[in-house]
Amino acid sequence: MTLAHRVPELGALELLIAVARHGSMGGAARELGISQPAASSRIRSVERQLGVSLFDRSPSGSRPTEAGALVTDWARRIMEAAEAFDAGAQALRDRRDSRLRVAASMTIAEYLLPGWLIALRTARPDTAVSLLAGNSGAVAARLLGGEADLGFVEGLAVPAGLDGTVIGRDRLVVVVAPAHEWSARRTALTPTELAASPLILREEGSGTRQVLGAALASYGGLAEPLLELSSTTAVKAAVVSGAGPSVLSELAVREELVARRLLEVEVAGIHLRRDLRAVWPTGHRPSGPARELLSLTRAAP
Amino acid sequence: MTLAHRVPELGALELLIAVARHGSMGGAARELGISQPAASSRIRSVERQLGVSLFDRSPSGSRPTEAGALVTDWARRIMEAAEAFDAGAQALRDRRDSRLRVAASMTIAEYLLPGWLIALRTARPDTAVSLLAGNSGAVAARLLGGEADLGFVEGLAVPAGLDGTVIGRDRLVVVVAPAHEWSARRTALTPTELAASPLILREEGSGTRQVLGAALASYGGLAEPLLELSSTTAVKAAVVSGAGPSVLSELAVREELVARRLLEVEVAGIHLRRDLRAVWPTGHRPSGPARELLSLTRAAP
DNA sequence: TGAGGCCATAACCTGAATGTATGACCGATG
DNA sequence: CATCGGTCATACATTCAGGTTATGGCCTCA
Repeated sequence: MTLAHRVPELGALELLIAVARHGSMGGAARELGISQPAASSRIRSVERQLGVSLFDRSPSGSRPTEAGALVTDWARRIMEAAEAFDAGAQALRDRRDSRLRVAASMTIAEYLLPGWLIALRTARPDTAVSLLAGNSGAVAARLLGGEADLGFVEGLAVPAGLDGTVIGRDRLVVVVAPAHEWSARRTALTPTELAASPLILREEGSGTRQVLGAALASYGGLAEPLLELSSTTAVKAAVVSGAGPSVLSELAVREELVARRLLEVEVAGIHLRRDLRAVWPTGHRPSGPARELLSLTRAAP
Repeated sequence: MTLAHRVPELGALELLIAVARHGSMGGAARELGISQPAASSRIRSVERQLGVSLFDRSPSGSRPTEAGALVTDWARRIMEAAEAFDAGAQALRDRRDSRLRVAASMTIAEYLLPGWLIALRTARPDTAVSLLAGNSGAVAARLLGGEADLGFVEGLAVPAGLDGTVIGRDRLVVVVAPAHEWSARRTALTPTELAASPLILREEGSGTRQVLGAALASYGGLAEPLLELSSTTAVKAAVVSGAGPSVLSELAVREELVARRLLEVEVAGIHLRRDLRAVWPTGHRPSGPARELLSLTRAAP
């Protein structure tokens, strides 16, 4: 039985949340534009599926049970991810007729941009954003070719012909599964040890890999990878399953570190930071929606 | 049109990810136990829905387009949340016939436990876990009554009759929407200012609210709340929409802070930390699965 | 040149989700 | 005390997305 069969559909989760917020099934049904019996039946089917009763029904409304409150909170997390998906997808869809065209490197497009787009949507609901993802070179090319209004890159320097501003920092962290021997170390890893260790990495050309290679260049350079995988999440999955250590963006492993599914291993005497920058063609200071988006990405005071 | 209509169903996302991982639709179909045409048609319908083509088909397989790679990464985030949902739901379902019974406070049950359960499931796939959520008092009662084997509480002290160990720390942070005046402050907030400001909070009795009240007791105590909402996510939504400031667990707002949908406001001279503890009845040191789960929650070296 | 991958199309089937219609319950209100 | 307005549950017909099997075209590789 696959995961999708054990978790209710997104529509059901949305309904669940609406019922919890509304305190009534009929109210939630009206909000979502479906009939009351449809809502009632769908909630019931969720309860059947989960084997837990989620709401105490009464003629005066429906209140979440203890389990129901918990389940709706977990459901909200799924819907938040869905919201990010939607924001990103909408930007991809609007490739043609858009007013704000953003070009971003993969890590930023993957982990940060969807959140910014959600924020932008609440601030400027009518701004259509389009998104192009690629490496730093591609971002620069899009900007210089007039195909994008604002770019985001992670890297050591601003590409030629562009101006930019640092909007944040990304730290690369060495991560292992809890069962890995490194998790029991009481001393920090040395750069030499790290350089000599086969790692699970993304394919050649990924920004992470370049930064890592540069940082370890004077310690013997990067060892031959243990595994080369095509997406960050595939790398994470491999690490979690115990295949070996990896070095990944802190952005990418935040959740896993909190949940302790991955553990960070300290490295001594080496800087694995890189700046995240917003960039634009020299002279073309961002204005309008681009300026708005830029301001959303700035760090808090 | 609601969000659920713009985002593909979980089954479709799962398929999407499987195709990307497999490099072939037929292969993904076999993995998920459906027929190849079904997979093909479902992917096509996702592409129609999003208005973006996701895979380059060829007689030698299907490779993600640039947009496809991005979309599958976003999809993976949704599926991760779904996995956490599933882990939690399974624990709720197994209330009766379970071997490891966990009692946890709301914040931990909501934000941390699902991740631990995922990790536990990979380490001990056959351990059925049940979950009871409640406040610290309820957790203590369950443990002392023999209805739970291991507890997790956030709070200032270990409840009487229990032993425990600190497994982490939770910091309470003052958060506002980017448009809020506090986000432009160049100086830290004073505790007196914070105490005098009406906040958006969860209902009376929440652990967060107690800790906050205690920390501000000597500064005039907590002002009357601006809004009282029933779930952390409802509070977050209200803050994001600009209703006012709130004080929330760092765990709860991590994502929003990264995405800059919420901004943290520094507070001077006040400790808004609380320990997260695993607890058990005095004398009953955790053993077996409880010990395993406990070890998963311990901090990295 | 044949075998074995791959994907697409066609025709059909099933089941989940929805809508309409209806009834039972509770609480506030006159 | 009867009524009205809100709640949720049940019954039944309908629709449609997603599933199946069967088949064909295309490419690669031995």
